[in-house]
Amino acid sequence: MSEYRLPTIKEIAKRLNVSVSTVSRALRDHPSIGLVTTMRVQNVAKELGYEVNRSAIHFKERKTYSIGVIIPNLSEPFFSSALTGIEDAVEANNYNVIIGQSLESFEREKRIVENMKDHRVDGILVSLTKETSSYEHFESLKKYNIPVVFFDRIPSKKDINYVACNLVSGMLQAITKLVSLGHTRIGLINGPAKLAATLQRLEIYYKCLKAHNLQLDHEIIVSTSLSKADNRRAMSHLLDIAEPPTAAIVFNDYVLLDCIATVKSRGLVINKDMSFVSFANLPIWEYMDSVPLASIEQFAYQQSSMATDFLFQLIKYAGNPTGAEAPLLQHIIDSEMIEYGRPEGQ
Amino acid sequence: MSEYRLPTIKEIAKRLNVSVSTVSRALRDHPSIGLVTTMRVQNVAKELGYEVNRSAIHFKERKTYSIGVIIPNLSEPFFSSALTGIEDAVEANNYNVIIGQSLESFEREKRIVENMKDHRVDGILVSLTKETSSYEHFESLKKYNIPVVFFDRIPSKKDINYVACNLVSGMLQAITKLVSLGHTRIGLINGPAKLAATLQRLEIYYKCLKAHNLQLDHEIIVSTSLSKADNRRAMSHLLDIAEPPTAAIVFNDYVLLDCIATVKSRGLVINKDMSFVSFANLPIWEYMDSVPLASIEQFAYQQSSMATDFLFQLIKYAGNPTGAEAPLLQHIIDSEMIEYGRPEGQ
DNA sequence: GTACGCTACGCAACCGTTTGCGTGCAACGA
DNA sequence: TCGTTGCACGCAAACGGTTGCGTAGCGTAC
Repeated sequence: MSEYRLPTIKEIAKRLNVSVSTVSRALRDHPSIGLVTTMRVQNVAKELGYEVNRSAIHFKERKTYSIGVIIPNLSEPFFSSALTGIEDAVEANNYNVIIGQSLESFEREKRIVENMKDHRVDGILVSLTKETSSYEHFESLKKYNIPVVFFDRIPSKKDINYVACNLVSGMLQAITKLVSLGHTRIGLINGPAKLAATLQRLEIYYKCLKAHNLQLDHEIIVSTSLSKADNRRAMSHLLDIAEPPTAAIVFNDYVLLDCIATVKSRGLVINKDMSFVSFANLPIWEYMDSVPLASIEQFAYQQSSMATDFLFQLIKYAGNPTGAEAPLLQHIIDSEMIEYGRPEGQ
Repeated sequence: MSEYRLPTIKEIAKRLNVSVSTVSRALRDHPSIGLVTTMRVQNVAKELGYEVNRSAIHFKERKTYSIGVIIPNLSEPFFSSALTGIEDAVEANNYNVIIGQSLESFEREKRIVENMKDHRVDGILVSLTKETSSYEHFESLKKYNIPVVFFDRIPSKKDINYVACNLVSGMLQAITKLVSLGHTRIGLINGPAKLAATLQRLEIYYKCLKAHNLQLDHEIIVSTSLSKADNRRAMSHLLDIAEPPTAAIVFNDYVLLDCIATVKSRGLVINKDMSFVSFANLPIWEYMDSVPLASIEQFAYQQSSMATDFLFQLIKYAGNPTGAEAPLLQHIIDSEMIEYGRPEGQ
């Protein structure tokens, strides 16, 4: 509680008997201020421990030098590593990161957007909740001139800025591997229809089967709401059909954890009776006894740091009041298969 | 890009031919403004889509209505759940959360503190890095009147605000359970000496052994730097001594994952040849084949939300320029043992 | 001697809101 | 009729810094 008020530009001015404008300019090495004056000002500033009051600048410049990040759930390694990507990319620009976890709740997502809008963040990065299917809350941000970049979980719209991950590349590698191991009946345990990722995975699945001339059988395509119970139900369903698949593509590693438990509870052996390929690349597999043959890495860090770069481009654009519309920034990163499995036991 | 400028209080005033002060008061239902005027102002405000410019208020009030959170690593469930606790507690106060991951780097921690100071956050919540053993960077915040509350990983100092977790309660439960299962030689795989938690665990270990009249044997106390290799080394060391322990307390679940792998690689059976008790309560255990007998829950959410409450108390205190020194806010939460294990196989 | 240009600095407005204090006006009591 | 009171509102300063423009003083060229 020692110093209640920080020194201001005014006090420096008073001390030196110059005007505040001179001090302001001297501190920023403005050429129209003489060298002697500049030095004297800077010395006194240092002596007093002067620091600019950013709030004043924010106020005047109508910027807060902070960006909002809306993410479903930081307890998922994918997102926490995405956040690290954002932090690293933001640091260079001297910005702050305001965080909001939507916790997969659409309502919460809306509230967070509202709050960030109130706080006048300079831009927002978003990965959507599983529930989100309308995007008005983001569109209203245009009025406030707050740019938005989506990453990974992006809206099914065209006129947006985004960075996403192309799963085809990784999936093709994975199916090629499965085929090379002799699998011909490869199932799909997909996510909820709401998610863009679900449709995407389905399309990719079709594409990859076709690429390998494998028979398409709708019986071995199931979907889950991603709840624990439903994951198990989906897996059980696959095992119960007359001619079960010998391998399955699974929506993500979390679903897979449940699938593995289900398979094992039936006394079946992972990677022998049933092989898996999953998405997400959880760091825990190296500790697990039962692992997928492979997981498809979606590069959270790279996605989010590129999205952050996009956002800063848009922020610069928004700053220039050239009437010109900002360009759409869109990019798709290739996924990659990461091998884990030890096929056929051991 | 449609509306470049948001409507201000001035425009409302102009529209109604009243002064800005009247508008300002009317918007906040000030009693000295007539009912009619108040209504007219509020109507026009709604019509224009007026919203207060918080930057102006922040500037005037010298507050940013945001708090900083410095956390080692959000990829640890403990910390991501702590962050959720903070978000929930903050929401009620209409504050924002500015996040900074120190990634266990002391230098990074200092940089983050510096940045948050520049941004004039109203307060800071911290959980220290493993490296942090000097605290000047936090003490300098006093000059700026920015209160700090530590949680979980707290400095070894007396004059600080903190919330921490008392491990004695949980540990006592765990050792009682081990003893009831017949264990008498219980080892300790501890963390690096730098961490306060390490010393704490050691003291608790002593205390609990004594409480059960167990013999203290320094040979079965080892420590690890928390690196994967060192975790395995530590575990191997325990197994290699003449009379190995039949159970061990392990610093945390991450270390335990490595210990389990080490034990199994020797063909030994978890919870039969070697039983474990650990800290942290990772959500993954339910998917694992080999689990500790019990894990000691440290209540990240509760710790962090209480720390947040503390912080808001201090912020209020800092706002009142009563010369009075703020009180020290300190609290310790009891840990609890969570049982997982199925002793003696299955 | 006048006109001009350059250097080095000051003046004042501005960003949007809050708030202490002042004041005109009407009602009221004496 | 005059003084008092209270209501409803306006004035202006303040928060800290930036910036367009104005200008004093000086040197220089004609």
